[in-house]
Amino acid sequence: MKYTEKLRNSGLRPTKQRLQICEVLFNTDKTFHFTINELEQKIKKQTNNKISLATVYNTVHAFEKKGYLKQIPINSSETYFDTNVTDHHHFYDLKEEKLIDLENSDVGPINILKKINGKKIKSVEVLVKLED
Amino acid sequence: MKYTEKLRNSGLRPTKQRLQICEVLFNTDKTFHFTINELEQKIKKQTNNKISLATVYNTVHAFEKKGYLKQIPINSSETYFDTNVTDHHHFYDLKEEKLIDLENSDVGPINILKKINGKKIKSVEVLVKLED
DNA sequence: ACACTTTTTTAGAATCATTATAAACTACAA
DNA sequence: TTGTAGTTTATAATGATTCTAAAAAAGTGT
Repeated sequence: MKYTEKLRNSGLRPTKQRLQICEVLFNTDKTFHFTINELEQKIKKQTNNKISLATVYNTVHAFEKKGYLKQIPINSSETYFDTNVTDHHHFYDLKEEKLIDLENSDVGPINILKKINGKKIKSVEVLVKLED
Repeated sequence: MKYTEKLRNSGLRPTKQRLQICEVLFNTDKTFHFTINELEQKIKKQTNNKISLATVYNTVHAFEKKGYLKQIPINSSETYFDTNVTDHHHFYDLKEEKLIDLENSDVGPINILKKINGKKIKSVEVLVKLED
């Protein structure tokens, strides 16, 4: 099965529900941003099948831990995830509360000069807030 | 009074509680990060006076809106604020769940090349996640 | 100082995203 | 198969934040 490996890598068995979540998340050329609730709605529409919120939370978190999804650091009541796990950044339109991708080439290289003893950099994320 | 102007600018009258919040937030050379709950505890310790959570939320939000405090975009169950409102960035130590300031000079200049029609950049924030 | 209006504070209730629970269900290996 | 360990689900619990309404304080005019 197409997504079995991704699931196994994340420590999850390939169940019907999880494969459906994979279809919605990964069976597309375009990457996208989502909240858990948006994802649940999308699944319901695309598969005519309701998957319980708990399952969606569990699966998304397992993928996030493994690096198949990224959390987008932003102050919002809901947590935003991104299926684009390459190194890239975001605009956040404050008025419309919408995220827009910033390609890596749209932001000059970022050089972190400070070092912290015994720690290594896991990620560098830039959030550019937009107003009118 | 020392903080009256700051409060008036934020659309708030200088009451006893708000002045106490100001003391804790601004009467120090060092800037610091805090959550609402941490701030409430700090107030109780420093002033021997309990201020209700609702008042702390209101005041902090008014200051944030006016730019006397900054929200730090980070995925955490609690919202983090910063009394350092200058343009600067953060390390986030994932294991210890601790924020560390990154001086602006520790990060090379950041050049946002993409433009969005009719929108202007309000802020550019870099979050560097650290792991062991 | 007093009466009167407006703003503020407060404790507790309401809300909402997320996490935990426990019973029914399913995958998978022996 | 059959057993067991993992999974799904609805629902309850949790916890941060926001709302509410009544009491307290501040501001205003006399």
